Amino acid sequence: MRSKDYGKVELVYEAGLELISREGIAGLTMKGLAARSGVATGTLYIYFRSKEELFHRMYLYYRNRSLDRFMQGYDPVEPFRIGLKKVFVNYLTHRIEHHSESIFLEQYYRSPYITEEQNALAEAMKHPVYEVIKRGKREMLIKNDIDDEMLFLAMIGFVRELADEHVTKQYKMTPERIEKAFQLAWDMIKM
Amino acid sequence: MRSKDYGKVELVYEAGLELISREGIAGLTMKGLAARSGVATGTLYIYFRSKEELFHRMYLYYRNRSLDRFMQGYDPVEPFRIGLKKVFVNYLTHRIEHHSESIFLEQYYRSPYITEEQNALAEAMKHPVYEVIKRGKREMLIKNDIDDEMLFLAMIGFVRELADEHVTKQYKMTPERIEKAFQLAWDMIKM
Amino acid sequence: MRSKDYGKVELVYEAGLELISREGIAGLTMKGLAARSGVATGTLYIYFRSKEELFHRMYLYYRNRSLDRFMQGYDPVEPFRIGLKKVFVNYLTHRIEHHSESIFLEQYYRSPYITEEQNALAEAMKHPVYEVIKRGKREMLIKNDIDDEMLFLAMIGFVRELADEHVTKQYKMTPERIEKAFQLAWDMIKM
Amino acid sequence: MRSKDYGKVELVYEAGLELISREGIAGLTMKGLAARSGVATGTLYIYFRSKEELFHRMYLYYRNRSLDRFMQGYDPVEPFRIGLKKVFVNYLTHRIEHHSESIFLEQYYRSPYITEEQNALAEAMKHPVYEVIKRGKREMLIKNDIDDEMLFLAMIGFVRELADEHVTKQYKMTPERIEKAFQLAWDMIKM
DNA sequence: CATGAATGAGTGTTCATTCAT
DNA sequence: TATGAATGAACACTCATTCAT
Repeated sequence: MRSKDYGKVELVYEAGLELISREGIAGLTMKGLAARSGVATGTLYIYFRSKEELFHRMYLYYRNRSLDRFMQGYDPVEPFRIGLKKVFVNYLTHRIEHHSESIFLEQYYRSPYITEEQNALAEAMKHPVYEVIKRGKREMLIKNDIDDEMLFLAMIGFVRELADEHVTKQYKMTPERIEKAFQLAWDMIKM
Repeated sequence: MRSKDYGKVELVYEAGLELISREGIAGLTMKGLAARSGVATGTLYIYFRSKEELFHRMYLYYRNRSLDRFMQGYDPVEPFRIGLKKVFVNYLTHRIEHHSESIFLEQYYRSPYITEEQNALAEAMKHPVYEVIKRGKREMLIKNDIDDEMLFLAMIGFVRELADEHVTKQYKMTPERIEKAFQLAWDMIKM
Repeated sequence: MRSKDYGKVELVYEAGLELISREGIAGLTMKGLAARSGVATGTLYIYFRSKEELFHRMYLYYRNRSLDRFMQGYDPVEPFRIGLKKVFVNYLTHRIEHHSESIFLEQYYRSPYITEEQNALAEAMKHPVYEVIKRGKREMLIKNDIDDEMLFLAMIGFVRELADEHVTKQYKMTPERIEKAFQLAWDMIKM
Repeated sequence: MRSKDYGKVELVYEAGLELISREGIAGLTMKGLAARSGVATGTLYIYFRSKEELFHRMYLYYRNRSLDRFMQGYDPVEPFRIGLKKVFVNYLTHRIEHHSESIFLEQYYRSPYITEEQNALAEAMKHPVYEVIKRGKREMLIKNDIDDEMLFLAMIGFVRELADEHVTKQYKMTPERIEKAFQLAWDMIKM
């Protein structure tokens, strides 16, 4: 059962996300955050020792939620290409539907708030995808002479641009375009 | 009378870049900027009417410099693949060697400082690359059934990730890796 | 939670009056005002949105207090000359005892802070006195061939000079002088 | 012959008057003054050691000009009432036609810029008028039992209000009104 | 625990004054 | 002499944080 207080913290996170996506990480003030989440400024300091801690915990919260979504529905029993596509689409969908989370994670990442420790944690986000790539190599389906990193970066960068374009510009993702995009990616990495 | 020293403006831009790349766009204060560029705060207001104008002009300055670098050495007389690779490497090199410029352009783009007008200007950065893509299609070398936009995004996203990884992580670009990266990109888009 | 202390607002007004009467309206700085009224600068902005609003509200406050004092003790049942003298003395006393209020009202009136709307409000200060003048005409006691305005200005200007002289110079008002001053005014306007 | 430099100083005075009458004494900045008078800020500091000195000298300049105008055309050979009226009208005309000078003199008088010494100088402005009053008493035309000061204040205050009303409000002085105003004043002081 | 008034250091900007030309 | 770029202290105002209730 979700405790009352836990719910309040989530409310604050969501309000924070909204303010940040509208005005950037610098646009978040404790007063504004309090107003939007319907609590008093003093109350924020009961749940978070400081603005810094608020950001830290917010980062962990959304990083984990993102991670969960990436591998959703992935089943190692299904054929590799099916699984890879699932991850590809998961990432794209996540970044479109939860765009403000992505924006926050990236802005936080380049802010004075991030710590070394958290920097390391960010790496963990890649692990599950790396596993899928390794499997593709084992199954002799994707290029063996290319680093895992490079393959990862090629795919992730593509998806990222597609999603950002969808959210902020006229170029919208449709099922057909998703199909073509994945085909492009496949052509790139396939053996 | 001392005459206005417009070299000072570039000094200010560079100091701004440094502060922003270290602390994010919110980390740039007029006092800090003055200190780092070795002038008094009041002096900044001789050259820029406000912090907002400073950002606007800084944006234009670095956007133009970036644009110039992208097409450097591109010669339409050379074969298409040679030309495309030049653009690919230009972009990668630019983003590595002038990483803080890229960071600034992106942070500014998501800040409350950007105006509609400038938003439109940003689009212009893509034009030259689009032209190259169109040529590839005319020469029947790259896939005809894929939007220019998608091809552009796939390549740009890849390069972007490679460069950021190079600058902020352990994964460094070497001539061999650049070769392989371009080969991957080529496999993706070639007919 | 501490509740807003509106007594604090009056403290601020008084501190403002003191600073203005000493250094002119330009001599009032928010920092100085905070120091003199014993609060932090930030606190001023809890009670007033801006320096401009502070002045606006301060103006209304002192204008109303002044107005109240002008007609104090005036009773239409008493004979006209008694009533007129009461108003005359009220105005003189007010301007002597609350000289800094008068100074503020006048300085504000000539400052860039005043608005059209408030300009109109200032006119209201004259109304009660005009009524007294009209009564004198009806009772055939004061000159009928002179505008109300001119009669008003003659009396008000005289009182004003007397009070300012009393406060800032050696020429002090005494009961005898007040008597003589009113007699002079009476000689001027009587039929 | 007026030297070139002296002309520049006067230009500065006039520009100052204009700025002050528009925005109050606090609205005068050295930069604005330089702009309006068509010189550089640095040049102002060749002619005036500081803003304070500028005000001091400006005050003396306009005080003297005012003084000159008050007694203009007064001829002790003419009958007393004629002479008194001339002074009355001179003062009224001066304050209407050179209203911004009057505003400056008064604002300066209540500013942190005025010195004790200048305060004393201000008194001198009254002397010529006092002489006229004394003559009226000698000629047994005006009340003997009233102080010179009080008679002076009554007249000056009246004129002042009339002029200010004329300049800033709808109530305009006309030859007829001037006639009536002087008659009122005469009724007040006459024996 | 919850509130929002209170705090004062810090922000962007202005301004009297100085100084190199 | 004349210029206006350069300076830095001071201004109005904001904001993370504390504290009385």
